[in-house]
Amino acid sequence: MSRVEVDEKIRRFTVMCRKTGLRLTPQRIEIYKHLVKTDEHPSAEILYEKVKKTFPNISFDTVNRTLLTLNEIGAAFIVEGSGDVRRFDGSMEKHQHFKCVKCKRIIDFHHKPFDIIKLPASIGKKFKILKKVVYVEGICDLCK
Amino acid sequence: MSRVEVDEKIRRFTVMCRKTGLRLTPQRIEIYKHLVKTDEHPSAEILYEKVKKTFPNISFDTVNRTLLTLNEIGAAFIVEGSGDVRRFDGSMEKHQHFKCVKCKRIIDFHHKPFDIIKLPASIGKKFKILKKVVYVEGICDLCK
DNA sequence: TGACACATAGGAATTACTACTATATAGTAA
DNA sequence: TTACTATATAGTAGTAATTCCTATGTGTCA
Repeated sequence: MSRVEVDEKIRRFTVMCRKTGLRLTPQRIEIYKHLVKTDEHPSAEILYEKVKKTFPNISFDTVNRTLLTLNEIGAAFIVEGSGDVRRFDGSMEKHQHFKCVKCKRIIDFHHKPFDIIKLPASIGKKFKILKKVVYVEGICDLCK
Repeated sequence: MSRVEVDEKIRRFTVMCRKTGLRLTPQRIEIYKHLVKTDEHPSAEILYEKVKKTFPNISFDTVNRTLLTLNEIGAAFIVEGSGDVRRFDGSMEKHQHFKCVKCKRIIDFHHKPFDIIKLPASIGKKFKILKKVVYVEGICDLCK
């Protein structure tokens, strides 16, 4: 992803923050920057290591808390999965996830029909739906 | 679920074990029994508490390890979700999960079209697919 | 029925995550 | 610009979840 694209994402991020009353701290911006720059769906730990290069004193808790906050305001997402360490995704594009059960790699793919899956009316009426995704698990090409 | 149904499930479970070379220990059967009896998608901890009534000396590790093993041979499943404690599902019926982000309750529903979602060919060719699910998250009727 | 590979119990260790508190700072308004 | 205040951070402690280790036990098969 180009420098310009990242800058544009950060600009949009600042707008989102202002809209939701979230303060724009340099730490937050840095965490967000690293999150959107990668497509590796990092854990809090991984991002902590990256952000530490710019903010050597940052605490793990700040990184983790920030990521949870980003998830709250919809600027990032907790990746669905089957009982492993929590992984995050900064991409706003419509896409789906494939997760390798061996190497834990999460790979994006996009299949348009999955963007618009329709739930039965009974579910939508009973519950407030926040997220509906198609999630695929298996063995990736490298592990096969 | 009736006693007879549970017995039938356990019978089928013993067949699965023999097929995969897994030993049939009384602990395993007891853990499996509790897992298939409930639709609450319990964590290892919850099942540990239940199984302890029959095997007061059983260790948490045995319960957890057994559940992971059951997932390996396909006799049970780790429920997909967004970064919480690992939950298990013993139901072999086709169904989907709704998870309440507040109370963490997991509710089964069944929408036939979701049983047969088709992946793009490129994905199926590149990866070995083990599981593809529709996963729904939101606020449940009780928490609304 | 004996041998042995696999499984279990018990506890320790590790990892993941969350809570607490004093200090610092972004945003706001004078 | 400056001072105020609510929110955020750093540092660390604490808790929860999960896995590892090792001695002992037990299904399974010959």
